[in-house]
Amino acid sequence: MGSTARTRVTLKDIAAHAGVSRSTVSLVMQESELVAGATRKRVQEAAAALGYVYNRGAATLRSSRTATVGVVVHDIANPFFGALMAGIDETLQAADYIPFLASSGDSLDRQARFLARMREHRVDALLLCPAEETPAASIEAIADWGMPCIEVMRHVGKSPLGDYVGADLRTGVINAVRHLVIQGHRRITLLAGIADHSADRERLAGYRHAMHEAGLDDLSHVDRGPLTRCAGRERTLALLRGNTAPTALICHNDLVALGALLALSHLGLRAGRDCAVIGVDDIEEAALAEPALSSIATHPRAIGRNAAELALKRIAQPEGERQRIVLEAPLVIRASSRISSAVAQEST
Amino acid sequence: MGSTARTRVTLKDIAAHAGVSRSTVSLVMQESELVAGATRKRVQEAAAALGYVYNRGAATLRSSRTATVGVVVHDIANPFFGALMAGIDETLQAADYIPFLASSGDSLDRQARFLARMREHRVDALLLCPAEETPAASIEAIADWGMPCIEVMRHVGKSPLGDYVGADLRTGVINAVRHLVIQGHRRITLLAGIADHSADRERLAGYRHAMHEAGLDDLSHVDRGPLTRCAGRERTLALLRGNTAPTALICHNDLVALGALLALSHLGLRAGRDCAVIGVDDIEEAALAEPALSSIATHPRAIGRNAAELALKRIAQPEGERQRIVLEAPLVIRASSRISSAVAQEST
DNA sequence: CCTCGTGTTTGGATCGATCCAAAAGTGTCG
DNA sequence: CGACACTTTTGGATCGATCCAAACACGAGG
Repeated sequence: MGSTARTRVTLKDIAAHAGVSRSTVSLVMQESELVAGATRKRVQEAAAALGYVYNRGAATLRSSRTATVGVVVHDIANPFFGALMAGIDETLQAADYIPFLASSGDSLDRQARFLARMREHRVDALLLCPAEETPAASIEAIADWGMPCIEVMRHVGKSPLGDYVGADLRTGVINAVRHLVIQGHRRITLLAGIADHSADRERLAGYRHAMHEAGLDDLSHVDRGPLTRCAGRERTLALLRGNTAPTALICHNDLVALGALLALSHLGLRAGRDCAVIGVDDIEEAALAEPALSSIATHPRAIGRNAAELALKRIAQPEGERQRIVLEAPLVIRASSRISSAVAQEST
Repeated sequence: MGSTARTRVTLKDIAAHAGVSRSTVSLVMQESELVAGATRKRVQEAAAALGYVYNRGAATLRSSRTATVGVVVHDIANPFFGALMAGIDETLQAADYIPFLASSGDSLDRQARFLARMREHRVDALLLCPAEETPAASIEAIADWGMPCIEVMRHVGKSPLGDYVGADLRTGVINAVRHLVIQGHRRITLLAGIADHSADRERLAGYRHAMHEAGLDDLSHVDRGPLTRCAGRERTLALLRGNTAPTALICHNDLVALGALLALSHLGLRAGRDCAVIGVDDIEEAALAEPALSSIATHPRAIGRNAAELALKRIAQPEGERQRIVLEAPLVIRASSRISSAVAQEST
């Protein structure tokens, strides 16, 4: 209750108070099995009595373990990464680890600065959604520093160099195309991003594969542009104005897809009936849009949890075999991609 | 380029390589003005040549400054806090500080655990959106630890105990009510949350004040309930079904307001013409909703920036006078609160 | 009684920086 | 040339924990 002495309490003080050595106190703090039950109790009581606060910095100096993890995302203001971070946070908290967070804004420069800082702080591991154009050499450099690094959602190079956690967007997009084909769609356009990173390539690969499978190679059309809601609206308006307008759209993410819905309603068309729209991520808003938006669910929170778990595992065994965890990305079908006139079938 | 020796490079190694003492190297690393230009250059070159990495942990042990800041929000998956965090991150990055992040989920227990951890890590300051029901004693305890703490968006107790950064929601809501009254609305309902925290009380105070000012005390109505989009929809449906249905709604946040828009369109009513709706936060989505949503703009990113700046200032002068920064929360009027039949006036 | 093994405890040495008071270097001026 | 002021550099001591080899306690077995 009462505030304790102004002077800092250290292991030495509680050792004196409990009548043992510093080493023993240290062992108690580390929850070691070596120390006898009675002693442990005495030390813990002394620590509580003196209002001791563990100094993790001092411990780090000697042991070079920090109980921290660095997390780099492109933009923490993006709800997708917010949910990802929530999953990471949840898992780390349970293990008494703490995340440092930085937004790279997809800038290589800011990413590099942050990585340097993380190295100075000697985080135990790194969870990295690499900024666009990150060279493979950067990832190798991190490994060279002896810092475990988990790539999340995106990976540099053809296939992940080391540990990786992401969603199976390729299969997700394949399922989306098949679903559309079954409903009779043939002109199916992919609204992709401009940048060429792994997550983008996966969607594209799935799209190409499924269009080919359906014998629709010559009707394939990939539209590239910015990935905001606004852009989604504009891009859709432009596409529908063309003389070979698509009857179905698969959008890079839900924001773009929601923009597409705006465009349709602006033109007095009904999504689902007049033009099918499918997004990616299944953000909360998707289910509540009007009409409800079909989406390929990437479950960011689960990805975050898995990534954090893998990081903890890698900290425990740095030389263990590298893992590549790819979570399912199931297609959630809602009104925006159903021809059926039974509209407004939202769940309450 | 090539990987350096496996053995760790320390100040001592650089000192030997550059032919100076450890102390001098340390001064260079701290960017001190004391050291001569030529020496500084020699040391920097030696550091680069040896691939030196500053060990912040070791520095902390001696100097008890960590260049870190702890941030606690309720839910990082909420876009509002995402934007807030983006502002914080931005400002801290510029000052070479790094944030630890934790979501409390409005749980006192998780908040307490995180605070304890922050104390062990000896962060230089704390940015805290206090969880509901946080006792004033907790905030005092933090100050007692000698850790600067900035309350953000919410504060415990009647008025902030120490430093505080938030938005002027009281004035924002007053402006909203006045705007509605001018348009002829009289039955104006406030859709509030269930919890009783400062940010909630401020909205309520503004509402009461403005309704009284307009002589509408007896028509005042505060509806309390959960604050999700879904809940916003349901609550609005319930309200409009009543026999004294409101003609205007001021919602606790934009999510609730967007839910209200869904409810109106579900009933075949047009927001703005049939029932006015105003939200709080002015999230990106507000401008793009159909019809566009009027909102009291809280500018989370700016709040984040201000909070981080104040934290840096407080670190520099711990005993400086406490500040209470309240940012304007201007009303952004869009179609959802305009009677005028000039609809679909969105900016392109 | 001595040896041995098992379970606990301990005293330096150490991690890698910063702090501080004092020493060394440099130049100016009477 | 020496005193003086000013700039630059330096060598311990220190921060508060962990690590490790060695010491200690104690009961069992020969």
